[in-house]
Amino acid sequence: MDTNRTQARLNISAVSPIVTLTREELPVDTEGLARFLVGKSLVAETPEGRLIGRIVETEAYPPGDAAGHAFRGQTPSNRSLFLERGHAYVYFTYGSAYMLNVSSERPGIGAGVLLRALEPLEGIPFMARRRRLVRLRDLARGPGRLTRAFGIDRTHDGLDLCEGGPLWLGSRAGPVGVVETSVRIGLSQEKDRLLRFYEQGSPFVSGPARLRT
DNA sequence: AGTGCGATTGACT
DNA sequence: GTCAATCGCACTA
Repeated sequence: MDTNRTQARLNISAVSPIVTLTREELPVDTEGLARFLVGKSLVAETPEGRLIGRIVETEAYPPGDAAGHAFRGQTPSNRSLFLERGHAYVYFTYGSAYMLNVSSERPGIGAGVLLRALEPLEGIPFMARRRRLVRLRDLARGPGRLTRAFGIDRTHDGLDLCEGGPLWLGSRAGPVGVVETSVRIGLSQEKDRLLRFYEQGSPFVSGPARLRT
């Protein structure tokens, strides 16, 4: 028996193929995009290697939303939210956390989808090295944690996530669980709108327990 | 130029 | 469960 050949086959089956999401596949409306992205993948091409995480939690910040960063109009720091859908908007907050959004809607409309949690799939040792803790469950559970694990910062702001560059959105074969809805986390305005989407029962989802089942 | 405040996290009781 | 650290940005003067 050819051990190498067997090993290669096993590796291929262990990591199912991943393809780039095209812009045409992305729903134009923010809420639809937020729901659509649950179960898709985020891929980062880093110097150490490829990182893949399965998106298990998102939040929509649609046009006109008082809680959205685009609400008071376009500024130098939020301009990426106004790009055509599928571009990265990276924001820095609380003096410590970067957050990754996918721009939505038509060009010139300020709106986006916040990626809040990933299920680590590939490159886990590299993610663990960037984070200080070891528990797999906590590697990318939270918007600031996932950018930390993936090495995402303001240099990624404005990147086209449908181009297959250093950061891109992908789709893999495999089942997607039930997508549940809830209020968004950590807001002082528009806090009653059901614009958070997550995979029901996933241990990789963030937030208080009552917002995870 | 000064001020207030987060789409959070990690440490601690 | 509670709580403080931390800093870029928008806003006021």
